[in-house]
Amino acid sequence: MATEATPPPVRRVPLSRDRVLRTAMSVADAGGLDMLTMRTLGQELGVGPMALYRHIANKDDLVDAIIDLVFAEIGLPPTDADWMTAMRERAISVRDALLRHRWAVPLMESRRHPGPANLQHHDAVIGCLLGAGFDMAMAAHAYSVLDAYIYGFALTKMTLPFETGEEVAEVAQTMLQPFPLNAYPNLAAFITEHAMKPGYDYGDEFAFGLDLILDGLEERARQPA
Amino acid sequence: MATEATPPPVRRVPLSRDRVLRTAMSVADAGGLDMLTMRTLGQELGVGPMALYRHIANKDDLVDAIIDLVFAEIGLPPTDADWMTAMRERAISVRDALLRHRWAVPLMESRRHPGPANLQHHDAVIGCLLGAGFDMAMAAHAYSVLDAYIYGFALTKMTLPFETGEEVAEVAQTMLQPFPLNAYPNLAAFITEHAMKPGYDYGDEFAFGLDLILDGLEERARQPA
DNA sequence: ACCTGAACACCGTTCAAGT
DNA sequence: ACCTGAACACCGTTCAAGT
Repeated sequence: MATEATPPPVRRVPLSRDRVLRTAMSVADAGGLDMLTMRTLGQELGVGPMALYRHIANKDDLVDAIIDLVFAEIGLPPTDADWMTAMRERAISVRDALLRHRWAVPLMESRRHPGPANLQHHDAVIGCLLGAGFDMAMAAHAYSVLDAYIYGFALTKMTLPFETGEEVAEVAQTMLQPFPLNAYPNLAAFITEHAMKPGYDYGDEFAFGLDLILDGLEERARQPA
Repeated sequence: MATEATPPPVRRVPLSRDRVLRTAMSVADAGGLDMLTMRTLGQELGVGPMALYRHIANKDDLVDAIIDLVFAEIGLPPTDADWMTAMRERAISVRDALLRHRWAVPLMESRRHPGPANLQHHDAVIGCLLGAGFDMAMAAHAYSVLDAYIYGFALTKMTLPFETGEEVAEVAQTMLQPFPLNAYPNLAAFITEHAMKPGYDYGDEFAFGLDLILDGLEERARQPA
């Protein structure tokens, strides 16, 4: 074997907090939060699990940090549009980010140490509503109902054991098999007449609820308390 | 010491699936899902972790079963009321059950093997909407927006790192401390002028969004598609 | 029939050690 | 300065063994 002047620099890209965080995010995207362990993350980066502790304090700090990466992907509400357009665009941007990073849904509003992207996002949404003439109580109402709907929709979409009409047919079969035929007639009708239809996608329901809520907010914002 | 004719029957209440499930639920209620391990559950019941496998197939089967216990606590929509009253009462009953069993929120709609209480609940809700004259597509819209809102609200309430106005003050302090003063002016105003007020409780927001959604559904149900 | 003990392949994290 | 190996106190689950 020829003697090398320098050792092969194959894996010698040095670790950095940024590289740790981006790799952690992609591991969670691919396999869910359960797959994101210090051991698998180290493996993905070509180091032992303990090497990570030079760049993050502990796993909670890691989660704090990658949640802020998700917030950073969400577009702030545009300032050159009416509040309804701005809130609709923001809602769609949040939903899209949550569907790209499903593991993040239950964690987004849970942080005791929110990052700057998180805080800036909340600040911009409140600013948009106040700027449109909402008083503080009405802004709180609006933010609450919008985010509850967006997070709940993302949670349901992410946890439902089916997505398309074909998958519904498959899953419904095994779900109803242990029970007497027609024990749940309304549910059966819902499945066969609606959810099993070829074009069915639960995700399509998002727009209906979003517009309903935006319309309701406009009505209520026009009336004084 | 006196010799006993029979050994002390202190811990000899025999295990049963029902006792395992109810104890599992109370362990999760007290300490969250992370606290519910085969080892802690066994300890609570006075047996080793392996004794549980005689009554449940594995941990997923255990979770399936206790989720159905949560569904069993939810009142079905009353059949002697108009749909709006029935759906409002059902929504409040779901919310109450989820706040009693916070660990259950992300799991309610995730089961590949739903139990009878789960299926009966879905059947009754769809039946209520169809009975009120909703067509199938409109019933799907209504169910989607209502449950997304209820689950999202419960998720947010359960994960928010504060509840009362006093807790907000405490948490906001540590949240904003790392950042320049007044970096987030709208958020700061929201906190000081609204969330830190003595009577504040995020949970009070539930009714506003629920009524907004029910009103919007009534409007849309009256118009033909 | 019902429960146990030891074992296996995993966790997050600490601590002393290597280069 | 940066990374590692061994260890500790945990997981869910299997399997052979005890009564």
